[in-house]
Amino acid sequence: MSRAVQHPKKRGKLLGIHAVAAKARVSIATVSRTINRVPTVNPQMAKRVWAAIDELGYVPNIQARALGSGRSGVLGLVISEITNPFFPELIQGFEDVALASGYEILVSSTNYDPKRMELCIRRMLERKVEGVAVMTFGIEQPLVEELAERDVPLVFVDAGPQRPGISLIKVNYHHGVRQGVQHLAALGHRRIGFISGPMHLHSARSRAEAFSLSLAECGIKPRAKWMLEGDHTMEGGIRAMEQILDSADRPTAVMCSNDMTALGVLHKAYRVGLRVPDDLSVVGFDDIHMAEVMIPPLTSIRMSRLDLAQAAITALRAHVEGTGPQREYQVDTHLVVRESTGYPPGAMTDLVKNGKAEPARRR
Amino acid sequence: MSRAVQHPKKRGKLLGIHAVAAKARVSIATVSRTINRVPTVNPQMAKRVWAAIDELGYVPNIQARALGSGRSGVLGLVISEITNPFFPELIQGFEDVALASGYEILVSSTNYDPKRMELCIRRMLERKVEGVAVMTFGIEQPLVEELAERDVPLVFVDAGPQRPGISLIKVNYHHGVRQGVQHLAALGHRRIGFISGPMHLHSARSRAEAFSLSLAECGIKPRAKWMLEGDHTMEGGIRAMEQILDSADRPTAVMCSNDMTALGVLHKAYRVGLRVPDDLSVVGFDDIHMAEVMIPPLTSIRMSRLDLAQAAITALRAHVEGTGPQREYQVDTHLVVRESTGYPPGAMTDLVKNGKAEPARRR
DNA sequence: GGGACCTAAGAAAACGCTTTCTGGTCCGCT
DNA sequence: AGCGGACCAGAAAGCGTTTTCTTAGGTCCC
Repeated sequence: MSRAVQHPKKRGKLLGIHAVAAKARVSIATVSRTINRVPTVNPQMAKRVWAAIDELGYVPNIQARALGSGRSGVLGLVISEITNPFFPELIQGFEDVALASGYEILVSSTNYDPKRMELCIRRMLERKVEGVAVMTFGIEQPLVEELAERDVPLVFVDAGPQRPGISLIKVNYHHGVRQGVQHLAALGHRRIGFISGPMHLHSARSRAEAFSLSLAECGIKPRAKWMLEGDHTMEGGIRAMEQILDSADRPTAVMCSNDMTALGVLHKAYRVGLRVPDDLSVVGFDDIHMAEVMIPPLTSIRMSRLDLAQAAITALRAHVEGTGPQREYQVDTHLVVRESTGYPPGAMTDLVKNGKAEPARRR
Repeated sequence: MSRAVQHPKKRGKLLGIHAVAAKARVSIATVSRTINRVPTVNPQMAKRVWAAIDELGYVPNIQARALGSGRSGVLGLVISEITNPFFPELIQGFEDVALASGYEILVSSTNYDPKRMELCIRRMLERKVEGVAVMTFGIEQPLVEELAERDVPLVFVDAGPQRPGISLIKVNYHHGVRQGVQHLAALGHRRIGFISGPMHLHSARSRAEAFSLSLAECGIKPRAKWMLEGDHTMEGGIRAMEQILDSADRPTAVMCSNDMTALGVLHKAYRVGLRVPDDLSVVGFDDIHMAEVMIPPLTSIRMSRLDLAQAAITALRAHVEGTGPQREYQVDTHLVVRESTGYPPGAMTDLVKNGKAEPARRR
C-alpha cells in the first residue's frame, strides 16, 4: 500500500497551514511564501492560496512563525505605572508608530517595584523581544544589565549607560522649563517654588536642574526651601503643597515636575481656599490631555508623547535593522499657557491690571 | 568515527535548553521536566539542572513552550481606549489577578474603530489566547462572531450572546445609581439631568435606564430634554453641558454615565462661572482615582475595577480549566459622596441651612 | 534465579511555521 | 540536438520546547 501522507490532523481534518495547502492544492512551502509575499510565487497559485485562506478563515500561529523565522516582531516598552495618565498616552503613541513599522508591542510596568521589574525583564526575555524602550525616566540598573548583557537593543530616555546597542533620547527640558520660568517672571513672579519628582530619577533631577538654571537666567535667586521633592503622584503633590503652606513666606508660583503633581497642588490649594491663579500660580509638566480641562486649565510644559515614541522606535529599528549609526535622539519641550498662571497677588497695579496679557479669569 | 551529536549550536556553543542539558549532564527531556516541576525527577539531578540554569542565565523561549505544549498561557483583554483612566486601572487589576492565576495578559484597545477591532481580534487569534475578556461595555458584534466561532472562551460585561463558552458579568448599575438619585433627592433636587454614554453601548443604555427607574422610585418625573447623549469623553461631557446651559429651565443636578463626562461637565461649568455644587450638583460614574482630587472632589458611583477583573478571570478560568459550570457573575456599584453635590440653589432655608448633613464647601 | 513490574531518564516525535535544499521544466544559445 | 542556466514548486530540515515512547536498571516475590 502507498505510504499515507504524514501530516498533523485532528479528527481527520488537516490543521493550520496544511489545511490551506491541501485546499489550494499546493505545498505548505508555497502557502508560507504566499503569506510572506515572496515575489517568486506564481500569481495564479497565490490567488488559489489566498482564496483557501479566506475560505478556511486561516490565521497563522504567530508563535510558530516566530520560532521558525527567529524573529518575534515584538518591541518591548517598559513604563513606570500605567495609572499615571502620561503613560497610556505614551503607549498609544508607541503602539501607533510600532504598528506602522510592522511591529507589535509588549508593555510592562515596573510600578517602581523591584519585584515587578524582574518580571518585566523576564517577560521581555521570554518573549524574545527585538528591542526594548525603557521609558521609566530613570535608569533601572538591573534592567540594563540583564538586557544589555544579552544584546537586546535598548533605548533610554535622558540617561543610560554608554554601550553599543544602547541609544539615548535626550529630552530638552531646559527649553520648556525656561519658557515656563520666563512666563512666570514676566507676570511678575519672583518667589517661585518647584516640586520635583523622586530625586533618584534622572529625569526628575534634570527637570529640577533646568528649573534652577532658568531661574538664574531670569536673575532670580533660587531658595532651597522652595525646592520640594515630590514623587510624581497626586498625593506627592498634595504633600509638597502642604509643606509650602506651612512655611511663613510662601512662593507666589510653583512649578511641578509633572502634571499629576500639579493636580495635587491644585487640589490642595482648593482645599485650603487658595484661588489659582489669583493667589497662586501653578505650572505643570507633560501636558497630559487632562490638563486642558482641569480647573483651572493647567499651564503646562508639553513633552510630545508621539515624538518620544517616534524617537524610541526609530532608535530601536536602527539597531534591529542595522540602519543608521545614530545613537542620540532629541525631543523638545515647550510651554503651553492656560489659566493656572497669572499675576502674583498684590501685583495688581492699575498699570498692569489693564494690560493686554491678563489671562482669562473665572467669571 | 563516532556520529557527532546532532544539536543546534552557534559558534560551537549549544543553545537554549541543550546548553543546560549539556552542562548538567542530563537530557533535554530532564531539563524540561525539571523546569515544569514534574515530580518524578531525581532531586539530585534537579539540583544539577537548576544550578546549570542559574549559571547560564537560561530563560526558556516562551514561544517554543507554547508551541510544544499547545497552551499559550495568555488571556486577552479588549478595552475601548487606553487613554480613559478607567481602563488603565482595570488593566492593572486584570494583570494582578491574571498573574496570581499564572497567566499573562494581552491587552488591545478598539478605540471605537472597526479597523482597530479587526486588529484586536487578529492579535488574539494569532497569539492563541486561551480566553478573552471584552470590557468595552458594548457588544462588538464582529468580535463575538470571530472569536466565538473559534471556540475561544469569552466573557462580556453586561450583555453578550447566550452561547456555550460565553460568560457574562452582570453589573448592578441600579444599586449605585439609585443611591445617587436618592442622595440628590434627599438634598432637595427635583430637576435632575442625565448625560449618558453613546447609546449603542449596552452599558450606557443600562445606566440610563437605571437612572430613569431610580427617578421614578423617588417620585420624580423624568424629563426627556434632560436626558442627553454623551460619548464617555470629556469633550462629550462639555458638549452635553452646553446643551443644558442653552435650555431655559436647567436641571439643578446632573448625573453622568462616567467620570470623564463628569469632568467635562465640571469644566464647562467652571468656564461659564457656575459653581459646583452651589449652582449645580454633579455626580459621576466609575469613581476613577482622579475623581477624589477633582475640583471639587467628585461624588461618583463606584464600580470596582478589581471586582470586575476578578470576575472576568474567574469566568475565563472556569472555561479554560473546565471548573465550575457558572455562567453569570455579579459586580455591584455604590455611591461615594464627595463634594460635587449639595443643596439645589434656592433651597437654602434656615431650616435646611443648619442641617447636619451639609457637605463641606469651599471656604 | 528469574520473570513481572516499577521507576526514571533518554530518544525521538510532535508543535506549526520558515527557509534551505533539490529537482524538474522550460528557455535560449551554440 | 544538446547543454547550461533560470525559475519555481515541493521536500525536508530546522526553530526550542513538550510529551510520548522506549529502554535500562532495580525490586519484589515466588
